[in-house]
Formats: sequence, C-alpha cells, structure tokens
Amino acid sequence: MDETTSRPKRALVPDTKAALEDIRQTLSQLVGYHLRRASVYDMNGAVAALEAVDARPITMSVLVSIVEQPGRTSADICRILAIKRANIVGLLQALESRGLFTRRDDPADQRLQRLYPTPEGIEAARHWLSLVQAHEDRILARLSAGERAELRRLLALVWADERTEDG
Amino acid sequence: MDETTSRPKRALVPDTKAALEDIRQTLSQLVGYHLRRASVYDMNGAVAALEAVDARPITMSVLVSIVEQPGRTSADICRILAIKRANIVGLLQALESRGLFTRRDDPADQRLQRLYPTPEGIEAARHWLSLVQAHEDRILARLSAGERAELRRLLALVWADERTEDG
DNA sequence: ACAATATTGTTATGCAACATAGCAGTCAAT
DNA sequence: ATTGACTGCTATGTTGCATAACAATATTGT
Repeated sequence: MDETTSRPKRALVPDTKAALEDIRQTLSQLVGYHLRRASVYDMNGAVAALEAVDARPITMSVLVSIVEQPGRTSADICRILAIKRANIVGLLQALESRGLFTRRDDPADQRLQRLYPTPEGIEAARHWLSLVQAHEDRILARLSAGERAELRRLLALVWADERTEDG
Repeated sequence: MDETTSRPKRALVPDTKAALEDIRQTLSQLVGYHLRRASVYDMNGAVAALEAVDARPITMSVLVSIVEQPGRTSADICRILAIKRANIVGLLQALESRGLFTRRDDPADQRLQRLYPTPEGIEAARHWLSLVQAHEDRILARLSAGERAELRRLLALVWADERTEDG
C-alpha cells in the first residue's frame, strides 16, 4: 500500500468533467450508503414493533443474551453487544424490575453478578423476538428466502473482523 | 381438539424448552441484528476516513447531492437524504463557508435557493468519495466484487419502499 | 508477600445527532 | 381574499452514546 498514490498530475487544475465521471463511478459502487439507509429503516420498524411490549431493540438484545446463555455477566453482554458498561445498568434494572431475570453472585469471584433468566424472561424473549421477526418478514418481503440468507451471510461477513481487529 | 387425550397441556405453563427452541430458530434467521452491527461498524470507519478532511458522512452526502445534480434546493436534499430541514442549515453553512457551493435565488420562486457546486466543491466531493471508497475496500475485503454488488442490490431492495410507503 | 495493575458494577456528566415547534416570507387555489 | 402549503431558518427538547471516576475485588509481577 503506497501512501502517496502516484497519480498523473491533473491535481493542479481540477478536471471537473473527469471528476464528475469519477464521482458517478464511485457512487454506483458505494454500499455504505445503502447499508445506512437500510439499517435506519429497519431499526425504525423494530423500535415500532417493540413499543407494544415497552421495549427497545437493545433491551431485547440484552434479554436474549441472558436467555441464550444463562450465567453471563453484564460485562460479558457488553462485550458481545459492543455497548458500554455504563449504559447497560439501566437496561438491566428495567428487565429486573419486570422479573425477567435474576442476579446471583458468583461464589468464586465476588465482583461478578451472574444473570439467569426467569421463565417469564424466556417467554418474553420468545415473544419479543417473534414481534421483530414479524417486522422483518414485512421489511424483507421483496427478498426470497435464499436472498435473505445470503444477505445475512454477507452482513455477518462485513462486521466479522470487528472482533478480530482490536475489539 | 380432543381434550381427553393424555397430552401435557403446555399452554398454561410456558414450555421453556420449546421456547428456547423457538428463540434459537428465530435468532438464526434474524438479519436486522447483522444489519445494525455492520452499519455501525461501517459508519465508524467512514467517520474516521472523513476526519482527515474535516467532514462527516452526512456532510459528504449533502455535498454529493449538490454536485450530482446542480440546482437542487435544500428541501430537495432533505427529502432525498431523509433528514429534517432544520438540521441541514448548519451543514450547508459549513460547506458554503469552505467555498464548496454557492446559492442562487430561483427567479421564478422566491422561496427557493438553488445550490450549485464550485469547482472546488466538485473536487472535494471526488476526493471525499475516494476516501470513503478506500475505507469500503478495506471493510469489504472479505467480499468478492460480485458479492459486493449483490449486497448492494439486496440492501437497496430493503429500503426501497421507504419512499413508496408514506415518505 | 506485596505493590502495581486490571476488572466489575455503578454513578455522574457531557456531547452530538436528531426531532419538534414555531416563525416570516412566498406561492397556489378556490 | 382568505385558506393552506412550502421554504429556509431559529430555538429548544430528547435521547443514545461516550467519558471519567469510584469502591470493591481479583490478578499479576517481582
């Protein structure tokens, strides 16, 4: 990777015609814009779908993390979901006050509170997920089952190295 | 139908085993989570890439909108990018103070200010886009050219009806 | 053994993105 | 001629997310 790409020096006088060509060419390939628009669009729908149960997407993700693997700590979940420890406190308090999970001190490490779902928590996770899935069925109606799977695979590939890099 | 058959009634007490099965099944199909993670990951990189030129992704999008089709109004751009009119004011002021576009009153409709890029604006759009594209080449390294095109197509399909619905 | 360092859960606080409400000026329509 | 709609703009509120710091506990290095 050269730091200074050796370009023919049309740098002094900008060739607006060639620049416009460059711009259209680049624009036609950009995926980040569509990624953003699709994500925002999807998130808005997910938020709306979860309003019925007084939860947000991040709330559901935290609960699902507990249900998926009981005994996780809040720090575990923060690492998994890439959120800050400071910001999970309120989410956990809300879930706990609704009786969806319980905290149990780790006997071997007194810093840790291990989190275990209640039966109500498991049922809530199932229900909330079903709401989100119904929303996705709506938003992905234009995609075949195969295309959905492919989209999922490609997206997972995009952020796959977020962990491996410096996570 | 037959109430007398000796089958366990799992309607009253939620069957946690079946619920967990449901949850795993749904989780394996969810695309929204990956959409969000990929988008955030990409945005972080895009923000970093544009810091070198003291711009943000939304700033670039506005400038590109002007360059792409000179004569657009700020309200036009707001509709295209799905941002509020109140929030484009500062972005335009920043771009204008850097001499990247100029405003010209519409002679036929005195409410409108039509926006036209300067040569410097066109060059900046090209340069900024190249920075973002370099970032995308990094973040999409695991995808083939065909996969990138497919991802782009599928994402465009996802938010395609944002316009057609109630936009 | 013990000092230095790291981790957990938590509070307090700042910030930046984004939405809402309202304005005066202009246009369109019946 | 009034009513409604649109533009560019100011002011303001909400909120998601980040930083900084803390006490308690655990781990590491020497």
